[in-house]
Amino acid sequence: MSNITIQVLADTLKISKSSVSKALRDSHEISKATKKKVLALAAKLNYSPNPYASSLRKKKSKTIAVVMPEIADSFFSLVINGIQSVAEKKGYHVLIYLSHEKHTNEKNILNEIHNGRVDGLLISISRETRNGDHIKRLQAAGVPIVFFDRELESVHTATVVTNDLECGYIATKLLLQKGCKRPVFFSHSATLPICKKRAEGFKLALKEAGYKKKDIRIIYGTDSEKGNDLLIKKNISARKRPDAILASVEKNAIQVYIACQECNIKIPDDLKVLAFSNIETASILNPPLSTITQPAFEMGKTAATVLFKGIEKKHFQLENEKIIIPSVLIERKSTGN
Amino acid sequence: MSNITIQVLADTLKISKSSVSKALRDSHEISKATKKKVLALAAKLNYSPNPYASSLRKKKSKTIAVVMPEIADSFFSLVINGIQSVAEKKGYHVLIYLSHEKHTNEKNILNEIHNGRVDGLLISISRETRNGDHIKRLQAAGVPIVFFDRELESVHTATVVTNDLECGYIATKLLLQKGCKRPVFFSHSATLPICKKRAEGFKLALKEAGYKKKDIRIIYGTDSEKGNDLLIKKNISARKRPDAILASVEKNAIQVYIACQECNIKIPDDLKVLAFSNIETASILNPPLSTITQPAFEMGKTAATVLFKGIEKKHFQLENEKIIIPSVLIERKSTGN
DNA sequence: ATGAAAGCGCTAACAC
DNA sequence: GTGTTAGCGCTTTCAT
Repeated sequence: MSNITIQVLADTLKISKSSVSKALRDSHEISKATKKKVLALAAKLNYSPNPYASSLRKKKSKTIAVVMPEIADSFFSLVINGIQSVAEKKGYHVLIYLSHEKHTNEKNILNEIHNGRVDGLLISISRETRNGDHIKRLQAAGVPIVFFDRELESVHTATVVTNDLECGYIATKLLLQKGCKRPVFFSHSATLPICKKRAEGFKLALKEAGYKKKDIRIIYGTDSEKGNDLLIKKNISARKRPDAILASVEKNAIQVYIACQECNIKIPDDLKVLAFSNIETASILNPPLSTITQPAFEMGKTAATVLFKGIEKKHFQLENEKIIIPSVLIERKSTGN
Repeated sequence: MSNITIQVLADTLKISKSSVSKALRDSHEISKATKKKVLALAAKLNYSPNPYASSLRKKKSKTIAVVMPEIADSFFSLVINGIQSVAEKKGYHVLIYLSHEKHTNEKNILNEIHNGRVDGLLISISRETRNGDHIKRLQAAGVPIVFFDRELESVHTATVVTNDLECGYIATKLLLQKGCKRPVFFSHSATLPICKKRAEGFKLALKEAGYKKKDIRIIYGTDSEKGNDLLIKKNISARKRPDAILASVEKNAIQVYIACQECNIKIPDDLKVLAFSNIETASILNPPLSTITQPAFEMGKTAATVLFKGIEKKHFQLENEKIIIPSVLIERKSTGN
């Protein structure tokens, strides 16, 4: 750590600390000459202000936190790109935390940042999270919060999501139109709003098509990969097996493909597959995967932009910001011709 | 931000600030009774110490920075998982910065963190970076640094890499063994050590097989996606087109697949493809992609572990740590049967 | 076992 | 236009 401080600059220039401080921030109450001297010396000595001293004094950290379930996932890594693109412009630093889909992890993380460490929080909740007390506590401490993708409806603040219900609906319509009779929805979680909404769209389309409640099938994924693999295999090779799967998250789609490969089930002939996914390789999979592609980068960018409004403008009402950015359905071979 | 401080605790308990501070850190010079009182009140008021006040005083930020070229890439996102897994255990926070493969970005980022913001740095350099002055400056300021994957040989510090040369060699041997006559190496960069080493392995295998220098072909990728696509298409459809491509990074492999699809070139019959990649969908691509899979998670974990040794032990010699974790070649259909 | 006091590096209010 | 001073919240001697 550089040990050259404002005091050092002041001493060598034989002026006061505060003049140096003001000069560095280009205050209008400092003469051109002094500013020049100060800036020159600062550059020469490679001076850089101690951010924590400044944070302590100004009660501003110039840092935001991003809390998400995981990072090895196209959607989330693209979101980070979006977030970084605006944080960088604002001169903010980005702390990243992963909940690994665990509610307790998420709680512990939030407990670590409600003490001034960050000026704001972007969060996509874990699949387990149903209770929002940990988030409300942070909010009560005055930290602006924006949900992206996975919100918690009981916490009133800004959200940036996509049109999940509608996409569940049009996705299912596509499957029906392709001649599927027994589609299932593979849900990542029974409680996550995104999954519930996608499921609602799924149900709606089937109801409209005359399906009875008992014939509308939803499978809920487990939290172990192994468990999921087994669950999928069991389902796709059952006697009354589905002829289409709508996967609620990217990872599930990959699992389905692998399971089909192992069980020797042909996509799309035996099983049509459609997935909510941002996976880069969708078009070169075997067969190319039809996807509902979320505007991941855009969502990250928008969420960050809204957050900064909340950070900068004291009386900006975050809870009124409910932004929906639509996804797009891209038809490829996995849903047939 | 919570406005309850040590002073508040002290006042309500009618004891001194310093006793509270000591009690909170379980100092042996505080009585059991006092500790209990303090802890109870702290819990009740949901007290959490201001990290920046503490950082300022202790000159320790409990934060590390990770600087990498990009994040929407399986390798890098898995590395982050590895890093986070150890940072979390150590109670450290992780700031993430992306250079987007630009040397100037990287320089600007490092300039932002040489002032005590972080206790250590994990970095994988941008494809453009050749000069390490920005890194040396940080090092001179006393910040422990560990390179992962992409090192800069002119900077003497710990590195965690994989066996790139060897992998380039065995990858090429495989292609030759599969009957390829005109393999090319598609390099992400002419200067990155990882690419240079992979290229060396490639050259070595070809030399051993009797190839003359002029018949050893290496293509250097451009920094625009469009440019790369064009370059690939031009190459794979040229008159003297290659019969195998060894792609130096994941992104290039995907580009090759897409180009082949568009140019109607059949993998592996017309062109065999082998890639340095951690892509999750390798086995379900069309055709399944043979890969040299890097130990990404392990590399992140190891790099972080080494970094913490450097942070914790004052006289730990980082520059002596040169760790090589081997990759594995996984043969799939893209290299033939 | 507890407390008083100094100070980490910076900013901001208030002199001059 | 420049300087003095207090203090952000915490830790750490050093007294008591």
